[in-house]
Amino acid sequence: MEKDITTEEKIKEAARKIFLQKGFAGTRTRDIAEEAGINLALLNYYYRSKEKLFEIVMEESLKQLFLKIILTLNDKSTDLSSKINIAVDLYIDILKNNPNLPLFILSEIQANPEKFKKKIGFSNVSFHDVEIIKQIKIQLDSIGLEISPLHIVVNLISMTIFPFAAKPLLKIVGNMDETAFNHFLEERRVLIPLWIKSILKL
Amino acid sequence: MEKDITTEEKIKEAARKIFLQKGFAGTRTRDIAEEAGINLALLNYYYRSKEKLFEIVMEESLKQLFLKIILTLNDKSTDLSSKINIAVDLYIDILKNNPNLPLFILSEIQANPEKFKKKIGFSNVSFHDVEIIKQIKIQLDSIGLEISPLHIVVNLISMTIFPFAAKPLLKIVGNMDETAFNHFLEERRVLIPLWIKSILKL
DNA sequence: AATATTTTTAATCATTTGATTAAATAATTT
DNA sequence: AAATTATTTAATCAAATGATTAAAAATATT
Repeated sequence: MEKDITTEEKIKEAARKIFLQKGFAGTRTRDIAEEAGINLALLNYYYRSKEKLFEIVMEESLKQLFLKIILTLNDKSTDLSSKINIAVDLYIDILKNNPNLPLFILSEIQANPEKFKKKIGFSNVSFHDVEIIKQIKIQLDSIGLEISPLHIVVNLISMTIFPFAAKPLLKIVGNMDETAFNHFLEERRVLIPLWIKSILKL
Repeated sequence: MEKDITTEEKIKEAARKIFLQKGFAGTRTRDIAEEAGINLALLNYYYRSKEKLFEIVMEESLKQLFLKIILTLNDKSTDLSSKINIAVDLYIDILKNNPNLPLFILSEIQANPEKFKKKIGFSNVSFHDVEIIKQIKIQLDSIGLEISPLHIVVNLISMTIFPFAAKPLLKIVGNMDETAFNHFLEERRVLIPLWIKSILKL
C-alpha cells in the first residue's frame, strides 16, 4: 500500500492527468482539485499558480518523452540494428503507459511556440553528433543512398508515435476496440524495426 | 482584388486562424474579433456563439483533411502504385498550406472524444471496403506478407503528417530554417512513396 | 500539556471572458 | 425622400475561473 502519498504529490498527479488530457487552456484548477480530492486553495498553497504547476508537469513530461530515448539513440555501445529495436520497444512501452503524452507536448508547443524555443534547446549538441545519426550516415553511404539520416529517424518516430496521437481516430477507422488496438501496437513493435531496416538494407 | 470579402467571412477566416493555432479552449472570442478587425458583438451577431463558430471551422477542417484524401484512396481507376504517389502528393500540398491542421484536429479529438465519436463516423463504409485497402491486401497476399493493410496506410499517413505536427521541434532538432524545412518536405514527397512501395515490394 | 507550526477549509475577491442590449449608422426598399 | 431593414458600435452583464484571506484543524516542537 502506498497510502502515504503526500498531498503535494496527489495534486501533481491529478494535474498531470488533466493537463495531458485537456491541455493547459482547457484545464480548470477546480478540475485538478476535484481529481486530487483536495480543496482548491491547496493547489495555490503548494504550487503558487496554475502556470507554475503546469511548468512542472510539462518539464517532467518532456523529460519522460525525450530523456530515455535520447540516451538510447546516443548510446555508443549498441550497433544500429539493435538500437532500432530498442528504440521502438522503448517508445511503445512509454507511450502505452502515457498514450496522450505526444499530442500533449506537440500541441502545447504549437499553441505557444516562443515559450518552447529555449526550453527545447536542452542539449546544445548538434544532431550530427548523435550516435544513431552517425551510424545511419555510415550505413546510407555504404549502400549509396544520398539522403539525410534525419529522414530515417523521423520515419522511426513517426511510425511509432503517430498511432498514439491518432488513437481515437484509428480505433474508429480500423474498427478496433482497446484490445485490438493493443494488438495492432504489438504488431508494429515487431514490424517497424523491420521496415526501417529494409530502408537501410540492414 | 477580392475587396468584397464579407464581414461574416472575415470572422470565419480569423476564427479558423486562431482556433487552428490555439485550439478551442485557448482561443478568446476577443482575439478572433481583433484578428478580423471587427467589433466583438459581430461575432455573436453572425454566429450566435463561440461554440457554433467552432463547429463550423471544425466541420470545414475535417472535410479539408479527409474528404479529398478519402476520394483519392477510394478511387477505383488508379492502380496502387500511382495512388501512393498521388496520396502523398496531395497530403503534402494540403498541409503545406495548413501546417497546423493535423495537430488541431487530433488534439480537439483527444480533449473531447465523445463529441467526435459520431462526427467521424461520416461514412458508414467499413475500412475493408476502401479501394486502397483492397489493393494493398491483394499485393500483400501476392508477396506472402500476412499483416493488416491498415499498417501500410498508417505508415503512409504517419510519415507524411507527423513532420507537420512536429514542425517546431523538427526545425530545432534538425537545425532547419523555414527553407530547409520545406526542402526536407520536398525530399519526403519523393521518398515516402518509395519507402511504402519497398515495403510492398512494388 | 502548552505552544508553535503546518496543513486544510470555506468564503470571497478580482479578473477574464462569452454574451447581450440598446442605440447609432448604413444600406435597402417602398 | 421616407420608411424599413440590416449592420455595427459602445457599454454592460453574468458566469466562470484563478487566486487570496482569515479562520479552523491537524501536526510537530518545546
